[in-house]
Amino acid sequence: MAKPGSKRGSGPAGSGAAETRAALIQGAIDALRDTGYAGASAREIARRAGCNQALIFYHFGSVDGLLLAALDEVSAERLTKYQAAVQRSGTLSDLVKTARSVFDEDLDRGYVAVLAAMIAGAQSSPALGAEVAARLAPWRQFAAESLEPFLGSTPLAGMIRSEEIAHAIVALYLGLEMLASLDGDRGAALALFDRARLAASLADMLGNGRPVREK
Amino acid sequence: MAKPGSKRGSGPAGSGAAETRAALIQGAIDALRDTGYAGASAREIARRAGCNQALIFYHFGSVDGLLLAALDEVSAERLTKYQAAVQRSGTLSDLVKTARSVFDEDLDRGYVAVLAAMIAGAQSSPALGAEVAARLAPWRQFAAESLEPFLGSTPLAGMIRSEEIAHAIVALYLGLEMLASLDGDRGAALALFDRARLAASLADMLGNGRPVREK
DNA sequence: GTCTATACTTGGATAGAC
DNA sequence: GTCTATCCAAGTATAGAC
Repeated sequence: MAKPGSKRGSGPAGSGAAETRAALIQGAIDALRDTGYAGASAREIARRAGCNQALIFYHFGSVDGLLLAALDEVSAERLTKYQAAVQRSGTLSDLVKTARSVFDEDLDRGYVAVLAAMIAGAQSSPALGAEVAARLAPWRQFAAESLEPFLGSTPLAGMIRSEEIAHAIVALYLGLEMLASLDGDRGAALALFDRARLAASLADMLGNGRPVREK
Repeated sequence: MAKPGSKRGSGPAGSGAAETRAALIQGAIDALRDTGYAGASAREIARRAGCNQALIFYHFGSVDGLLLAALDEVSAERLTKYQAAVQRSGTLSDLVKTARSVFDEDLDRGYVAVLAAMIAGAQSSPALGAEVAARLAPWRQFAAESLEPFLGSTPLAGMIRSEEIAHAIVALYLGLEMLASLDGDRGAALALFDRARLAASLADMLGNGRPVREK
């Protein structure tokens, strides 16, 4: 055995090309979460990944290339992870409850932090901005699809376009994450979800009461 | 005449110490708005201010010191600028209308962009984070005070604490700014204000209809 | 108070050995 | 595919002339 792996004591576990790429992506996610775009330098990321700084340019071409790969990873992972849970929510109250736990885990894993940092960092270069904007699509879509069934069953359906609310939800999500990371306290955000759930229960009762989906 | 001003053709108008400080602060605001925290370097700011890079350290001690001074300036300026307008709003619908134009002007002047960039940049150092957090207070307070009279007059007053809504408003505001700057299009955000105004009109009618303040 | 010049550090990126 | 070594650009910050 011991075919491709070179000689290295430390560094990414397994030590194949795929493992190195994965380690770099995880290092990029960690760096973005902990130090923001400004602190996510090639050297800092490589240190966290336990490998060499030059590998970033070998595998991803540039630092921004790696950061975008990290954003791809995060977007894809959270999408597949949560969409089942969201589609299992039968009432609006259920949905808010799910959203609360999704938000909580997003913050733990640093998913939203990565997105926020990349949007902020995108200001430094128009090219990066376009790439980040393209990668925001799954987040918008996730929000819109989550809401769709609930809007469809209310009299509001004609008045409100789901993309509009989705836009607001994503914005609120981003803003709450930024404030939480600044304060080092997500309590205010979680309290807000609790209020929203209360309001959602009320809306459920005022509506026909029938869940959108049976459990 | 020609007392204190040294010899300089370009550079800040007037060329006294106060003018230089003002020019640097404006340069910092512009740089933060256009290129984000990562792009707001001493050299870039000095270039925009039309003066020397060393002056930043003379007047503000460090780049972060200048950026915080810029945030102070922005926070104070928008507060004095808008609070009269907000307190002139008699109905919830009026308030939303005012908020829309405030948002629009905030985006034009780059006020929210500066705040968002500083919050994002604050991730790179805990010390900076504390300073930024302290300077967020006026924004929270402005939002809370704007809402207070309206919550007080509804049955919701007991259910909802104004600081909670203020937190949500600030978060939403931040998020909308980030999305708008990413897309280079504030249309989605403005459309949202229009929806909110519709809802506010409804709320005004459902309530007693009496404005909180007479015009 | 402002400028020039410069010391020092960090970051992006590449060349070449292994 | 990974590492070491290195180049170069850009950044923060200071010293000293004016």
